[in-house]
Amino acid sequence: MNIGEIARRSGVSRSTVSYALSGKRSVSEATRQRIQAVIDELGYRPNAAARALKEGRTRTLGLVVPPPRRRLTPAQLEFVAGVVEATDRADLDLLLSPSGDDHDRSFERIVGGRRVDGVILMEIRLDDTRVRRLQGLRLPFVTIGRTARPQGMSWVDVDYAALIGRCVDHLADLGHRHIALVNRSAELLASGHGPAHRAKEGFADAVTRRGVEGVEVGCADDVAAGEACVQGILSAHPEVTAIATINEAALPGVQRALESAGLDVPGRFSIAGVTARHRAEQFHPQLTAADVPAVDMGATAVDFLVERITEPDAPPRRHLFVPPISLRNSTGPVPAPR
Amino acid sequence: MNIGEIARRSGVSRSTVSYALSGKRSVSEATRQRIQAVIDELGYRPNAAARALKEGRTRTLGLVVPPPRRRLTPAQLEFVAGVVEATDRADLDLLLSPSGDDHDRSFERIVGGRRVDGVILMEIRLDDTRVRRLQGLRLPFVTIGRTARPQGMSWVDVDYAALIGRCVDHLADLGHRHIALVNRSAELLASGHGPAHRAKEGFADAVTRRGVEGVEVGCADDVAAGEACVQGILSAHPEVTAIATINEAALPGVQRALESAGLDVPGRFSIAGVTARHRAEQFHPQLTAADVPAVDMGATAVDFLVERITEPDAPPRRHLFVPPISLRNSTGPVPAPR
DNA sequence: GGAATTCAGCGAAACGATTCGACTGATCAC
DNA sequence: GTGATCAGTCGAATCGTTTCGCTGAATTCC
Repeated sequence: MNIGEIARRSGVSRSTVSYALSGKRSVSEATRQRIQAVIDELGYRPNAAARALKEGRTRTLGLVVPPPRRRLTPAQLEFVAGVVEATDRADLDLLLSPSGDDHDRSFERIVGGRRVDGVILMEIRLDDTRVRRLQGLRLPFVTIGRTARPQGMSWVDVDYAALIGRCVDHLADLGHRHIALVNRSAELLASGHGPAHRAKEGFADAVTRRGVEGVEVGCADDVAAGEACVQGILSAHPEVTAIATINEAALPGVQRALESAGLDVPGRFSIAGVTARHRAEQFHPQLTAADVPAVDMGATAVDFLVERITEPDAPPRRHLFVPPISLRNSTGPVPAPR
Repeated sequence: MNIGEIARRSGVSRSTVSYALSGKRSVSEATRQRIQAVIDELGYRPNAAARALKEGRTRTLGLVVPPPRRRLTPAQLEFVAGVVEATDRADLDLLLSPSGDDHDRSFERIVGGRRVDGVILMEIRLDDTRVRRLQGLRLPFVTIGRTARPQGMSWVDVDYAALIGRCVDHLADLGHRHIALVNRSAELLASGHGPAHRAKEGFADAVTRRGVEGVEVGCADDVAAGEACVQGILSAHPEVTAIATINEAALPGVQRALESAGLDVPGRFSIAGVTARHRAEQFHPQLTAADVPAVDMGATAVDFLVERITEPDAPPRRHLFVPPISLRNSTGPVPAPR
């Protein structure tokens, strides 16, 4: 069921069939219809591999996701969803590559075998070997998050520093003088995870700027860690009355720890964060948070990537998302001391 | 950077390079090493499109996921993760196709253009047009869930009927005489969603078998619906003391409704369900539930699919998962009436 | 020592599309 | 009437692999 078969059955040459399909040269209406009829009858679709070989492009995008073994955060999930949808809208296909920091088999298959026209890289490190590999191959790519020196590359990112700063501002405005940052894990921080680093910096800046006391603690990405982490804060720093966090996965644990400590939110304790809207609304009470626009980010990443593919010489595109903080019910004035 | 370049630089023919790489014919150790050196130096990888064209297979699997717009359930997410990992382990690539019940552009691109060697179909309907399309194309596929007449096809599924039955048994054993089933939405049921149908049947069977009162309600896949649904049950059927559910997405809402009704779990109300372990542990108190082994199911689906691809004439494979109910803290004896 | 076998390697033919140059009539301008 | 233009079509080359058949040379067998 190849183009030759169609050509034979409609009594024309292969090239005519191709032109009828692509419209790149004129074909008389009569033969066009004849060809189309045969195609419809046989249900013919051009073979993607043959087309890719000849055209030198695959009409496929690659999405490099963190190995799903350790669960993705809600924002990452939404980001993937945004990429999937936007890729589909652009009439492109999407190849998934689960791969960690160092480029492994899957990454190499996709990228070395030129199975994709471009790549979206999630969970980037400040210094990332995969980025260098892609640059070496001159394969278009877009990162979600920035490396330490993002000049000359296309990326989308969330301004964690600014957002954590705003959380601190908001809490300080409410009178809180002792604020804890529940960051992501110390390991991630050590491995050069951008958001963890920038949250840390943004927190430190805001805390000095507002003249309040800040304590930063690392916390693994699961509810048990969140619970333990908050218990630690409450016992080691009983003066703390508010938490700011970027650790989405820990949130249910944070909630549980506050509950079992008998700390009413927002009556006796406040919490603000940066997370996917969905997660914020699932918190109890609903979480005052900067809602990371992950779906939009995914769509934007696809747009940028398509642009880099079609116009490799255009200047790189970048976008730093700074979503507003949505006031919900998890923050309130500092409680009167008793 | 193609095979010809490698051949030239190592002073052999293209075919020799190919044989050196594949090992399908013997190549002298000396030239093999010479070739390998050149390959390593230039970082050559065979072009996937050319190879696919010649070999007639793409070394790629397709995964048809529900459109991510409406959020996937935790079990679905885990299933995707299992498929991603297993595909990677099998040294295959994975193409994602978001597509609803009727086969749309994306599905047609992947399947019609022969971009994949086989397909895994999620969220199957009892009567599914995509299944017929795949059968027509004679493209190997595996479904997650069964159609109404699954004879002759490969599939993996969870035995929702049996599991809901066991939930009812467990609750009846504890003395509950009035049990509600929180099913998935009426729309899904109407559209021929297998799990919804089978949960309904299993519930009806178990309820008559145990001689208890059962009320079944449909509920959309979100927390607001879950909350509303439980409120509805509590007011319309105040005699109900326990809930069984397969609706993962509604769980946080169920929890919230119970909380605000002042019903202590498991002291005054019991709840048991079928859901991903992760979700069960996030419930408060932790949920007594049959943990759907979604990661295993994903891996199994990939195994089955690979088998269908490599041995098209072997009999189809199928596996019905019936995970045990994990006793946690959300079920207890029926409260004394007051 | 000649015949049979094995080993290494080469050349050419696919795979299924796209695209370029060339050809054929028709139409048009003058 | 002649030359130019143009729409419509065809044949052949090409993309980068894999694989089949063949050929010398080296080795083995009686």
